[in-house]
Amino acid sequence: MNTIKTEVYTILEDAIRAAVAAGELAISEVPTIPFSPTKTPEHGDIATPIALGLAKQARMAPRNIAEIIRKHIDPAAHPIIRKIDIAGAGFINIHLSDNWLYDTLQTIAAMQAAYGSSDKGAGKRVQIEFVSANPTGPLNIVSGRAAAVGDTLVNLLNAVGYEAIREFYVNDAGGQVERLGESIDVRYRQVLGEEGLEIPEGGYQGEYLTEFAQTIVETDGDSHLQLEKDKRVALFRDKGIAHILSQQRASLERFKVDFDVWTSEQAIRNSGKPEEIMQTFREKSYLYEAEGATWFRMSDFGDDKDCVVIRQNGEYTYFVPDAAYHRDKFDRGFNTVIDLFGPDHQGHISRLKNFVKALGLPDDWLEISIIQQVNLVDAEGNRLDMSKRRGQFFTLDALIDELAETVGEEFAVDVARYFFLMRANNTHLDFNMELALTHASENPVFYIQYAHARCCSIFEQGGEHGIVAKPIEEVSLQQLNEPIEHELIRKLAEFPSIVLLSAETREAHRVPHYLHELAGIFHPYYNQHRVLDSEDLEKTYARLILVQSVQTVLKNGLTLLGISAPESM
RNA sequence: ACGCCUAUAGCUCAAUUGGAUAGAGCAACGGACUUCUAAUCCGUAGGUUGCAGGUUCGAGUCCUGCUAGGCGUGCCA
Repeated sequence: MNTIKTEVYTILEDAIRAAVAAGELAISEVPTIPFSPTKTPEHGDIATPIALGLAKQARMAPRNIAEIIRKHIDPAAHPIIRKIDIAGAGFINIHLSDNWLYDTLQTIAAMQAAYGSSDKGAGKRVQIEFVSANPTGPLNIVSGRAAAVGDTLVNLLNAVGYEAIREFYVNDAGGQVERLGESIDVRYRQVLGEEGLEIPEGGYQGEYLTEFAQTIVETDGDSHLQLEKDKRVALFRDKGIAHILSQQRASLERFKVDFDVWTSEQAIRNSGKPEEIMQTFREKSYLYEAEGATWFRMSDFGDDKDCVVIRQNGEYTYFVPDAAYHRDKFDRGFNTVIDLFGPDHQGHISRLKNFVKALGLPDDWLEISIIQQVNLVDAEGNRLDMSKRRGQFFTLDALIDELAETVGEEFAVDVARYFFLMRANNTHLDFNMELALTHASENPVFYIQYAHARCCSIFEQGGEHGIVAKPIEEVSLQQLNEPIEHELIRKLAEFPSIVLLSAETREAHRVPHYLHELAGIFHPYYNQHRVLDSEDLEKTYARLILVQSVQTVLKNGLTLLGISAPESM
């Protein structure tokens, strides 16, 4: 499709040039020619509103301009063009010959698992940092959404020629993990019978820390009580981080997300980078002392107030290691860095970008998207209050457990990933538990997977009757002449541009929608037209090629989403 | 108070980034299994795109002002 678009583009461009040369069109230069999507076959295969865009400059009615452009295209010289219509306000609708549809099938057959991919990214290196949950508790469902989105974006970017990696930033330093240590200390002593203790302000109340404290008591007994409190809290902090981190890793593994790099905040703090960037800031006079702390002139960058970078107690606030971390990312040679933040980090976006600017890094080098919150809802859209049901916040594991009870473990991850991916990142996501648990076609995941399974089933059935798909060169593709077959192929042809657009706009949700649409054409086709027909083998072989193509695209799409493509259901 | 995000069918969301008649899925109603898997299909119904202006050939999309909701504005991360 892309090469065909390029070809048509050139034809149109030449036609406009010719019209200008002939003095029929008074414009100074040929603008970029936009293509508008064709919503119905009546509008042809490729359409452009270019005549509308030129109307003002040329001081002519759009339809007249369109006529002039058409006049300068010689249909005989371009066999891929079947006919050109002018419609509506002056749209130029180009109908291609059926051969381009068959070319699409050739391309799919040739590329197989690579169909949909391209080299647009030219090997540019991209890092996506996501999840990066504090090691203070289990991953929640928003982290799950971020995991699904980040993982898929990396897949998409790699598919279109970037070299993208997944990275997790472990916040294993600072006040929050201190409070983790203190919280575990309280639970530990409570398990050993001490009374009147309370989880400190800002600490972690969750049941999971009591369970963890119990395992410490089981293995170490009360031996830690002999330590001074500071040392004991530090010990518990480190034990807690290691424990919770391993749980988070296990959850992610179950969710089929495999990070390439785990970076420790503590390691960044120890690397000397924070001191380096502070030196840079100091040299640029971005810092000043006040009220016993060191401040950064954030207001110079348009923020409404400055912020503290070194506290009264001499410690860095999280800004410093975070800025140092991004300096480190840049030093590692990434052309683009994408951070996916949780909904509670909105205030951090402009500041982090300002720090990056203060470090002298390019403006567009860092992209930050917010992955908005997730609500679990019932079929009527009423919010399910998980805290009442579980006595704690809803975790990713608990969600998958609940899904697995009904749809089975192997589909639970598929369903969760699909539901997390089906919405644009910056919108709140209502996770319809009832629909997710539906073991039927209403569930969009199964609808798509079932389409794939049906494709597989056709080949299995064919095999049993001695009908095996032939190589595409030996098949008469002209047999594919039903309107719905053409519609299917048109849809298949869209796939590469969907992948490219999703990758470049970082909007993964387009892929699930696309797959649902593709399945939505395949299922009716399956019902209306028999593929295997021993009375008409020529048609059967042609249709088998089409089914193979659908199967390939469904599988490629699902793979990008990290969702399985079952061969039977 | 300020900042960011959101507002589209009863519900949840799309709309190829300014293009043609705004599309899907749930939910509702009526039909189709001697058939390559009914986890499917066919049909019916559903809209002043929150409100008011503006920009232009053309606005769900861009600008301004309202209204409603979510989140964010700590020497927490």
